[in-house]
Amino acid sequence: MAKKPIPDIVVGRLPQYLRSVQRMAAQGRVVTSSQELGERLGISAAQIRKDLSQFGEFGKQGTGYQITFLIDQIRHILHVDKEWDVAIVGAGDVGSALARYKGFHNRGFRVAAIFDNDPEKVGSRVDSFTVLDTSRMVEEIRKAGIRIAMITTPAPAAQEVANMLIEAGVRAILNYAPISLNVPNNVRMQQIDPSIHLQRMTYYLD
Amino acid sequence: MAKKPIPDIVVGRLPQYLRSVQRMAAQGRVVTSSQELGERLGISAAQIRKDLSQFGEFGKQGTGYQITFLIDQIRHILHVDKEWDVAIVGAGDVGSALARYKGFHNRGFRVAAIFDNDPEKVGSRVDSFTVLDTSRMVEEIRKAGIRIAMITTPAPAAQEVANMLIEAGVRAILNYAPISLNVPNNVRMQQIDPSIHLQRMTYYLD
DNA sequence: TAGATTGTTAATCGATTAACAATC
DNA sequence: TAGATTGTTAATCGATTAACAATC
Repeated sequence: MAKKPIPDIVVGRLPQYLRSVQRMAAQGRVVTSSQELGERLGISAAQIRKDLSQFGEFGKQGTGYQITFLIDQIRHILHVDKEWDVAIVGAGDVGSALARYKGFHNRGFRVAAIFDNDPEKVGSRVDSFTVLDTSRMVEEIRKAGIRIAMITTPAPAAQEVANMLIEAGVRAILNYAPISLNVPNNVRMQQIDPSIHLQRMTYYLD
Repeated sequence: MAKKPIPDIVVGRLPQYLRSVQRMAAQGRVVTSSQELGERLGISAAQIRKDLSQFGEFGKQGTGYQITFLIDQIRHILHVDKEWDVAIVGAGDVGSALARYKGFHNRGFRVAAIFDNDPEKVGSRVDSFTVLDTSRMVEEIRKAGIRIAMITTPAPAAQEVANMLIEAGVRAILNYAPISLNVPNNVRMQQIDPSIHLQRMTYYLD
């Protein structure tokens, strides 16, 4: 009898919980409660308790949750108690900004390589990285054992890039190209398209 | 008797539908079906029909949906049948990449101004924009009637910036700072944090 | 007409909330 | 002990899917 899988919507909230308690820790806080976390995140306290209880008993009645302990537990659950190498494909403005981004530090990720197919860009420097040619991408990613990639190419190239990445062994793709990618079931994909996020909000504006 | 409001989760799918049919239109396609759209987006055909039918009868039995007509309808529903001015706060790598981003074109948005509080950056150029001082932000945004902003400041500054934006009349915020913002009910907020998106996927990686 | 596909209803499935005993 | 807060159950709420009459 297999254990019931955790709903993806619950998995999706864990990174928010983690970010919030890490922020509390940075401010020297020691314990928190489902109520406090809920207020910070706009989520009900009951939901937070239920989500966390799917993975274990992390709190104490009457007291709440020990922040450092909760951080360790969530990092472990999300597999970010290690640093993952991440490849960036596309050395334009967005790819370069991601290569320089300081926000991956302590969150479980490290940019490992950046690729582009433009001969003008290949060999140039972005932050501490030398831009590599996309023609070598499958080989390099496979050799380095990279499992995570971010696509920042123009939309028309994105699907082919995704196919190459998957062939190379990548199993999680964060797609900044404004196009819906098709990936097999054993590959995770998330999309970031600022226009889509904005359009979701303009519905509510007059 | 008030009409039932559209669930936000339905609103959230409309921009995806729009992007997909706009892509089809760019390829010269004339009609599509809920089935085809569903396959492209990984959403069931029944769901797409149900979502669209909340707003009107946009299709024809036996035929499907006229692409140009569907585009017009969704653009109208989402209020992107006009161009919204958008302010950017934070002229770092991410803010600059957004200022230069070509992907807002034809999606309903136009960057109108970029602000920073760093004297080194104020007055400098980013794309065709001159970076303005944050101290003038409330005044400038109010004067220009800007209703939408993107925050790309460091996390510690983001909440205060959000408060200022709201005071200035902004009602939709796309937040790139890695911190959970609290905004009143009459303000929409969306968060983009690449680490959070990545962490949501590493759960599934070994 | 025959085939295809919509819009919609009812059934199913899943997620959220309320409530409270347990217990720190 | 008294007060606070968890973990969990049952109830509620909401979203998705299946199915099909309507109709192009």
